[in-house]
Order: sequence, then structure tokens, then C-alpha cells
Amino acid sequence: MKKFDLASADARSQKGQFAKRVSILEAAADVFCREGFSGASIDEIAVEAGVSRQTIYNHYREKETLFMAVIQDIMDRVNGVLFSILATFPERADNLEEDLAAFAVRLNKNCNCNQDAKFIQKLISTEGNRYPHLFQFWREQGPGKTDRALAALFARLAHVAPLDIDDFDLAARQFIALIKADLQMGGLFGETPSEAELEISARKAVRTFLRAYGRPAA
Amino acid sequence: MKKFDLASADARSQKGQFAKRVSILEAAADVFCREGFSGASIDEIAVEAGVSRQTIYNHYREKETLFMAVIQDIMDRVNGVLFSILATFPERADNLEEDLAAFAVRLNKNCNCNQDAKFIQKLISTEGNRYPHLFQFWREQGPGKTDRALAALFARLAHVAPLDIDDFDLAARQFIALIKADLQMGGLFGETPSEAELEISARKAVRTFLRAYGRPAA
DNA sequence: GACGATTTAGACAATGCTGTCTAATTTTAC
DNA sequence: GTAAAATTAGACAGCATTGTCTAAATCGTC
Repeated sequence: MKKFDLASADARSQKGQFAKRVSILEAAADVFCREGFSGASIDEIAVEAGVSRQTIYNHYREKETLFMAVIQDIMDRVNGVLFSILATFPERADNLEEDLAAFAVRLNKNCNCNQDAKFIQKLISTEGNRYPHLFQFWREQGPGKTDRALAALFARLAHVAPLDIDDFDLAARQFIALIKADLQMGGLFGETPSEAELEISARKAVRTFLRAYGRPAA
Repeated sequence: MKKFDLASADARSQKGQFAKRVSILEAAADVFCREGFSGASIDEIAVEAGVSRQTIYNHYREKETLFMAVIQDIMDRVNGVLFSILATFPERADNLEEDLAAFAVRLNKNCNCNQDAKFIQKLISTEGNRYPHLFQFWREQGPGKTDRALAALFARLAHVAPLDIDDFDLAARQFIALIKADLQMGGLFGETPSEAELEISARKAVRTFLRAYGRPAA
């Protein structure tokens, strides 16, 4: 309801075909995510985008083309955000626990509670088998890259901080697993945790992580 | 292809309507999981079950009834297995690391790599929004109960083992998160890890868990 | 071997969706 | 203001699906 009003307002108020492409992509993401590929109807997307059905067929030749465009679009955005977050990984050891917890909050907020991230996760899990190459692409660009990049960051951090890590890849995977521990269940559907919950959860995760990998040294 | 042969062989060889009900439920789970609710066609299910379409309509009045029956059926099985696994949680401290790792392997194998478990997870994520009460039910009976039960088991274990746990619920959630750390990605679609991979992964998880929560004592 | 219940194959109407087409209308650019 | 490009509403064929119905075939049981 609300989404529809906003989207159609967008399409009508803004000018040019670019605005319509955006509006269509947003509406399509919404409907595909809600109904799955086969459940989503072009008409529904058209209404939600505030656009005529023919316009959709003009921009994206067929349903499958539109679907691919949606995935590509969301994936690009998610990846952009992801790497901007990774760039904020702590480099000093002064406030290790606090810095790591803040980093964990950023990661969770932007890569798990994010609308885009939830979309991509659901779409991958729903339609991943139908489009193996798409799935493969996401896998390499998303979790694959994150884990490796995070491992490298931990390796760098270990030079200046009292960390006793022998397998950095493992530590990175476990770090991610720990900070997602509390959000796993709620994340499967709509629930979005509050800022406070995110912080508490991150702090607990980091505390456990440091108990496992931190050296008592100073 | 293979599934079809097996299922129809079942339906034809075995006797009575009970066998057909089972055959239909299995085929329906398969197709619903592969295609989603709207993508799945009754005809496809009928063929895969080796049964006529009318028979399905005789047993389950309509598509939605069948869908509910599938969920209910799988959920019952998964829950049964789950609690039988929980009953094997270690009670002694002799071989803590090995026992916990073996327990983790059992849990992962039966509750994550399991066909049923994968089905239920995908179906919940795909159709959870369409059937909120179903989703709620799964949430309470599944992860909700597991976490609490596991917390109680850790509490009991802490009496006899050198464990320094102050929040048992948290420890339980983190234990589960850690033992799933390596399987997260592959689990989203078809990949099933080998026995050896499961063991290595579990061992690493338990090792980290004990580094965080184990006392050097004993 | 026969009777009652179940199952089957197939036809069937109703519905909804995709993707195309057209003719009218609006927007954009100059 | 005008001409070209984009958008719209609507009709349309083709197709798949759901759920019903019927008459024949098969099965379980006595």
C-alpha cells in the first residue's frame, strides 16, 4: 500500500525514463521478493511502479530479463556498501573491544538488516537453483570476497593488537558467525532489530571472540 | 528423474492408500521446495508421486491444504530427530572436546544437511510471509526450543566440566552459530558437505568455543 | 470369483498470466 | 510550437493451471 503510493509518486513526479527504470526496478524487487519469480506478475509490478505494463516490456524485453536486472542492480548496491564498511575495520589496538563491536554493528546493520541485503538473500535462496550462474556470481562476489577481505584485515590487525590467531580465514568466518548469532532467526522474515539490540548483540559476540582469540598481554 | 522413478516405484509397489499419501507428501515437498508455492503445479507433483492428479485432490482438498500438510509432516519429523539428537549431549567432562565435536557433527548432519531440514528452511524463507501462523509455529517449535534446551544442557554440563559460562542462553546460541559457521554458505542451495568436512568444521568450532568458555583448570 | 472402495485418464470450464499489437496521448527536445 | 520519442490503456492470442466431473479400470477383501 504505502510502497505503491511512494513508487507511483516517484514515477509521476520525477522526470524522464531514468526515473521510470528505477521505479520499475524497485517495484520488481519488492514483488519478486514477496511472491517469488513465478508468483510475481508483470501487472502487479506495473501497478506498484506506477507505470504501464507495456513500459516494462519496453525497458526489459521479458520477465526473466527484468528479474536479472533486479538481481544485478541490488547486488551492485549491496557490494558497494559492503566494501565501504570493510574499509572501516579497526587498525589500532587502543580500544579493541569497542572498535570491533562498533564495526560489527555497522556490518550487521548494512549487510543483514538492510532492505537490499534481505532481498538478495531471499531471492538467492528462492531462485538460486533456477539460475546457477547468478548464484555462483553472488557467492564469489558476496560472502567469498567478504570472508577473504576480513581475514586479511584480521591479519593486519594482529600485527598491532594482542590477538592469537593461527587461521585468519577461520577466525573471520567465526567472527561473522558470532555477530550474526542473535539475528539469525529474526532475519529470516521481516523483523528488524533495534539499534540497542544490535549493539548489545555485537558486544556479546566480540567479547566471546576476544575471549577465544585475545592474548592476555597488553 | 531419479526421484520420479523411485517415488512411482514406491507408489506402485507398496500397498494401500497410506503408501500413496506418503508418496504424495514426498513428491509435494520436493516440488514445492524446488518451485515455490505458486511455481509448483499439481500435475507435476502427481507425476513425481506416480499418482493421478485426482488422487491428490481426493486426499488433500486443494493445493493449499496439501502445502500445509507437507509443512506439518516435515516439521514433525525434523522436530523428532532434533530432540533425539539433543538427548545425546555429553554429560561427562572426560573427553569434553571430542564429545562436543561429535555432538556438533550429529547436530549439523541431522538438522542442517538433512533433506527435511533444508526443505523446511527453504519453505519457511520462501512462503513464511504468506502463512504467518505457520511461521510462528515453526519458530517456537524449532529454533526457540532448541536454543533453550541446549542452554539447559550446557548448564547441567557446567556442573561437572571446567566451563566458565555466565549466560547459558548466549553460550548456546553462540555454540550453534559457531558450528554452522562453515556451512552457512553452501547450505543455501544444494551442497552437502562430506563427513570429513563436517568433522573438521565441528572440531574447529568446538575448539574456539572452549577457548572462549573453557577454564584452564582440571 | 465377486463386490465395494479406491484410483485412473481424460475432458472440461474458469481463470490468470505472458508477451504482442495498435491507436491515442503525453513528454521531451529543439 | 512542433516533431520525434516515450508512454499509456486496452484488446488480443496462446498457454498453463486449478479444481470438477465422469466412466472405466484396478485393488482389497470376503
